[in-house]
Amino acid sequence: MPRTALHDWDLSPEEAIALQTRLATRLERRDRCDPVTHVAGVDIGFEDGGATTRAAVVVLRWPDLETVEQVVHREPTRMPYIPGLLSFREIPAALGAFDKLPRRPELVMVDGQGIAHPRRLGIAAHLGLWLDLPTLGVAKKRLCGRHGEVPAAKGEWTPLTDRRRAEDPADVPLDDDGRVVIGAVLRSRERVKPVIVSPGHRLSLATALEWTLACLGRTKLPEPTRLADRLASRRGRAFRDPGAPSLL
DNA sequence: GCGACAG
DNA sequence: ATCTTGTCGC
Repeated sequence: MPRTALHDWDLSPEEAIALQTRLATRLERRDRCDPVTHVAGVDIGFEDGGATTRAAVVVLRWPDLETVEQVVHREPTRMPYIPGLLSFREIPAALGAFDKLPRRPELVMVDGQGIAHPRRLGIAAHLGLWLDLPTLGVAKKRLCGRHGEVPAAKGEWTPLTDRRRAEDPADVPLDDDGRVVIGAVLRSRERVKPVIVSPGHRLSLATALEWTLACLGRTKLPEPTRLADRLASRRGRAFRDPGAPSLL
């Protein structure tokens, strides 16, 4: 993916949809990863009532999951949120954060969908193409597709399927009903609402699930995404005002 | 035509 | 996503 002009992000909804359709065909759906020594988590938050976009990237060392890098990048928000076009709103800022990283991680986990998207190009897939890195999406909610009930035990999952679309490769595996498996609804924590896991670029669903499970801590969200989420929304211990009056 | 709809 | 207070539970 050539990192060319800014105008790649300032498109009309119609143009953006056309671009997604084209880019989706360039996704690599098989594993192509270098040995992983660092996993990154990405998420975006907003300030000033949405006027400022705040991107956060947290890099965790593998396999101990210690945070070794943490960067934040802020810039003016340039596009509204439109379901299905999230990447055009959030990726520019995410790239700004990646530029501040001293080194590239071998795997990137994104808060949002991978190919579990109407045109198979959720933010994780789009970012993966742009960075040319293996990516996967871990979303808190479903954008498209349907699924059955998810077993109650941690680690269990149910396939998320969708009708075939033009963007799907000619050789996509189909389930018994002729539907495309675009992700998995994973019970990452018992008694808690499951998360939606889907591969982005250069990764298979099976591998995306393995990494998600391998990065789980005590909460339902895997550590890379959870930490990036806190940093982007400036929550969590490291971001409380040190001088704030104690409640105790 | 009527819902659904990542963050 | 963000705006918001207290509250239930490990």
